[in-house]
Amino acid sequence: MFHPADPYNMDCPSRDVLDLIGGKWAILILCCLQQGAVRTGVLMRAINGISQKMLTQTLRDMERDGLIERISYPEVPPRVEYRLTELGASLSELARAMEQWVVTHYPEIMENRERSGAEIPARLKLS
Amino acid sequence: MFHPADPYNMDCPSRDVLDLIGGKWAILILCCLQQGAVRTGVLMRAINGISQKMLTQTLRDMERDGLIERISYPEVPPRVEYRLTELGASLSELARAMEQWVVTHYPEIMENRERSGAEIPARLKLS
DNA sequence: CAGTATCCAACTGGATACTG
DNA sequence: CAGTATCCAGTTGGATACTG
Repeated sequence: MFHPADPYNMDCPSRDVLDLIGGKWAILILCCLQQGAVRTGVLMRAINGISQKMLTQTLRDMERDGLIERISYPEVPPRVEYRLTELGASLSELARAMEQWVVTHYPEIMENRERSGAEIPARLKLS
Repeated sequence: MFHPADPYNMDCPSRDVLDLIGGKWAILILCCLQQGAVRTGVLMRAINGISQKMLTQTLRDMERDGLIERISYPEVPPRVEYRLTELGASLSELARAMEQWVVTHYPEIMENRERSGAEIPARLKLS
């Protein structure tokens, strides 16, 4: 094991944690859940462009790491909600800050991109 | 265009920005550059597991977005340094906070993972 | 040393169909 | 409605070889 955690070392599991946070969806999900417990379908619709597969997968990953809690109501049709754990809530603060940073600085970044004249690779697909 | 930026909308370019930040390497690079201007080779060695291809690619992306500056000295052999711009420096604060969060909470997450008994998918490869 | 180009195996993630 | 399983096209990213 690594004491302390060393994200710069590829063999330290903390690198995985950074990867999860760095995933395409985790930050958005964390921000959504700041409102309280949210149903699967609501998340689906809130996060434009996420597929059911990726939503479920990311939720599973986050649940496994203890960032969120899955609450299943024994009803028909099924109703499932997700809620931040205390751990997830603390991370969601940073997620919100990230999101906020992007919203604030995005015009400046768009300007820089245009000035640079560089094509935006599909990897960072533009609209 | 989108006013204000809306990362929840897949067609808003701010989503791309989130993707860059969310990439596997940007956060680590931002943290490294907090020390000041750093040479390519130093970054290579500091960030264990990154390939030259990914390092260059990520640096280009960040340069294009105006997060870092490339400084090339007309010497032989070539010497190149990268330095945070003001914009990048502001983001690096959040990057450092993220990294710090991971370092702090990683034991708890590892515990959660074991308790869950779930296999860690290769996608979040475990050592 | 820094960077580019090419190749290609491995993985990602969307679409679809299906279950309880 | 929530979730799983399967398929597979497109992308990713490491390895290698090469240039200035």
